[in-house]
Amino acid sequence: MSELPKAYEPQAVEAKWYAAWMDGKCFEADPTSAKDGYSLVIPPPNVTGILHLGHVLNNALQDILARRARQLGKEVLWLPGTDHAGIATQAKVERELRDAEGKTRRDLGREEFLKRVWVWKEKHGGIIIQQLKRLGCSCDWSRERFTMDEDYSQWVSQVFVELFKQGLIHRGKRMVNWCPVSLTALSDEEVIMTPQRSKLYTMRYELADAPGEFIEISTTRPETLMGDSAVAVNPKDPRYIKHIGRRVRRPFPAADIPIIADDHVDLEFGTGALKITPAHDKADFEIGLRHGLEIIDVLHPDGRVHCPACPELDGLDRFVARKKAVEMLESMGLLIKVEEYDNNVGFSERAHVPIEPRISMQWFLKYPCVQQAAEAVANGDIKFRPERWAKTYAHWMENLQDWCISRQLWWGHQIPVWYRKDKLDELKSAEALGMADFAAGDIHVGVEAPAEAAGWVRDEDVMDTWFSSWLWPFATMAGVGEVSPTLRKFYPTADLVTGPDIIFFWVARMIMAGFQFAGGLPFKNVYFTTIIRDLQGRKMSKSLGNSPDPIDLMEKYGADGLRFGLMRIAPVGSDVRFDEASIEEGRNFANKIYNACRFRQMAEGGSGGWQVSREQASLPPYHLDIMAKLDELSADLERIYGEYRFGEIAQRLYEFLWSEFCDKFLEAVKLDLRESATPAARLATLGTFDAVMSRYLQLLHPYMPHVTEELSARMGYVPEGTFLMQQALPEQALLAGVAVERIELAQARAADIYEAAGRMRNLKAECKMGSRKDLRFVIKAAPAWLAGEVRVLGLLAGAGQILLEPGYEAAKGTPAAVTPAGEVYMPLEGLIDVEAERVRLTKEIERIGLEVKKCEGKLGNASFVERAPPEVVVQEKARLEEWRAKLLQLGEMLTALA
RNA sequence: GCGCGCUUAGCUCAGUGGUAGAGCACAUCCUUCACACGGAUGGGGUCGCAGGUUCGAACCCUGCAGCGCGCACCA
Repeated sequence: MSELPKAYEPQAVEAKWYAAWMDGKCFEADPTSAKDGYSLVIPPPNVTGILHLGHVLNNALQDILARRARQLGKEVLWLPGTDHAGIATQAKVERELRDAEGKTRRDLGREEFLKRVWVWKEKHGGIIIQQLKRLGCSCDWSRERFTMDEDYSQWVSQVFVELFKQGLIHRGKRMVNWCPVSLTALSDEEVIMTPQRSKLYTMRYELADAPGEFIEISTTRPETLMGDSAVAVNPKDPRYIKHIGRRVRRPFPAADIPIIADDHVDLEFGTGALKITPAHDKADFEIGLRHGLEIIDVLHPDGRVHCPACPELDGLDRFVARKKAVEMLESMGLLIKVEEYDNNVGFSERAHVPIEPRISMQWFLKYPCVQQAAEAVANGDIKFRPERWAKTYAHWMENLQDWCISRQLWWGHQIPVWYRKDKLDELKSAEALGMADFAAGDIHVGVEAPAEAAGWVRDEDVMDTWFSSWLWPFATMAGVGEVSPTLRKFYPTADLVTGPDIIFFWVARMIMAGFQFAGGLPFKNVYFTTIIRDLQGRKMSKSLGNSPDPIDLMEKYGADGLRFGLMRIAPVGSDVRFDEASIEEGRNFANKIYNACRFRQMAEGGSGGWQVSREQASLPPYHLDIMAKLDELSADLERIYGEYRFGEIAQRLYEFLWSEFCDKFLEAVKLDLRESATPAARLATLGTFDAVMSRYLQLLHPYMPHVTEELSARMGYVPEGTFLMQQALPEQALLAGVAVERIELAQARAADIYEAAGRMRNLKAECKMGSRKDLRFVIKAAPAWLAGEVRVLGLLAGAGQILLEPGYEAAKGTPAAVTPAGEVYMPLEGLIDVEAERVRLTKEIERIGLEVKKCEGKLGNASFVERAPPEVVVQEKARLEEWRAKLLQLGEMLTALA
């Protein structure tokens, strides 16, 4: 048996065991297994992604569930993979292309650019997978999927075609959220409303039929006024009733536009008159439709102004144009005022710039199976944890808008629609066309291209990434139309662990897709993780630089330390404030367990082989006590796992090992492990240690897989060639069959001893002799059973000697405590020179300008007379208090010794 | 505006009706043969505020305040 280092070194151990598990194919799921299936699918991280703490929390939780399920005898499939992340990945490769070669994707062309993305994906796409492995994730890597795998892509096309045939997908020109940087439409969910400090401009338009008379209008977007096709007022607004139906003069390009009445207009806001720009505002677009207004598009897709009739602005960026437009208004005398104004502006989730509402031709999906999906959560078939998210979900489901699924990108699943080329040429461009413009023979919607490929042109757009992600739970398990053994065994999945931020993006849509395409719900439980913030409460983000790299943390504290530390601070409901100190605690905890085992091995004296069987009837109370506590822990964990309270489980595991096993049990049995102990006592102690530790390591394993596997192997708790991770949890309690009364009696006595020892240490510390091991204690009125445990009590209390004297008469002032093990006294005769101590203290007090009065006789009544300035007294308050306490103690002793 | 959540020790958080808890930090002591990534002891909280229910409230109810989040937005 090799000498163990004093501190646990996780790095090599973790790598070793992960490799061993992989070699042993421990993570691979067997669909033909006779065991019950348990499955999870990973929320596929972006293929471009690198691991952040959110991933760590999320995947550690899944790993815990997977490992626990294996211990419960389930056949486990944790299915991993990555997401192609259309916008993010394309943007990354485009940036690289621009930086390295100064080219755009259009310079390369679609085919060549996509080749580059694939090359990039092969090169960098595996990073996050490697990082998950470093964390210890027990995914079945042999089944790793990618949302652009051949068979997965089949699913995406198939689903599009099917929904199209059902009439749920259609193409049309509508107001969408347009990202001027990514140059694509976005779904409503991809727009982040962000509070902005803006300016509210009030300007005036001249009435066409009454020169010199004006109507005042407030706007935040003067740069779009070229696109105004009306001014709207509320029909109930007395100020403007007289204007309704008249016309006003739009300043540039000059034109007369109507004043219309619409209920949408808020009387309270601004001047009560609203400029209507149907091409660049969602609400204005609606109003435009209601009144048949002209739609005047004055912006290029990239956000530059498009208005040849207004050369001063044409071609300017929208924000530059805003300033310019204001200057123009001012020079025309039409600008009334400019106010600071706080409002919310929609930002592109990926590109972080304000989106532009824009009318364009896009593909839209009317969601399927909405009713079923809503009910599944409402009636508990799918359980959300914490439950309150169900309300958020329900609210969204009730207010569903059509999903804009087309993206003007190249990286992604291309829309499986082809148009007849001659028809397209005839109509100039597909961009201008809606479904209605194509006769049935001119359009082909299918998984495969038209048989006669020549003469057809495919729709250039790709689908929203989430249009592939929503199929993840089943499209990863079987091909289109296939009922694979995996699907049969593992679908629906049991648990989904994900963040509440993608409840609409992903969770809700998966539920709908599950009903529509896989015959039912995709999972039974959804556990929503918390958001990890920094200590100031800010979200972790790259730009803030407040997001610690989990790999660095693992280098420093080990994967187990990181996992455990995070688990312990992750509350069920609210956000986590991340503190590296927690991770340090995780590492310290691993070290503590390691050292407990190290102690066991050292105590064994290298003799090898130990006796696990034990005669329970003759065991000391500490043994039965710790075993009972372990049994209690096992039972509690089973219950708490059922409640998905992962932080509490970590806390319970921590407390058991540290406070119960190490601080109490191990200290109490130390005597029995010494050379001087009887072989029987040694064997019994080793036996209890092993019985408890081997089970404990198993209970801890889902949280700290590596160190538990390492110690189980090192201690011989699992047969060579097998793994702790594959070992089923024992069905029987450790103390099964032992009479309850015996256990209770043992536990009561152990508790009494532990408490008495604590009181005795407390006495020592109060007398400033906390570290002395030679003190003599006298116990009066001790219970009869104490005699047998005096040695242990002495060890725990750090006593030199304990005398049981039923008739003991303590001198007055002797420190004493009432304990469950009797009245304990700590006689101080001969321990300190009381008089010398009194003189020393008095001198110290006088040195800072105070006089000790009434020192004679009872020093305990000593009081200070201030001769020093008050600020000195305040400064020295702490020391004075300490000395006062000492004098009090000395006074008691003096009296006692007299 | 609607909805949800949070507010307990210096910090991060447990605590769903019965004597306020943990870890960290702090103070004092201890390198004694598992562990200083450790041990011992200690100081520190009118549980956001105000009412109510109750024999009894950190906990249940109502209102208020502060913070955060989601949805919807008034240009």
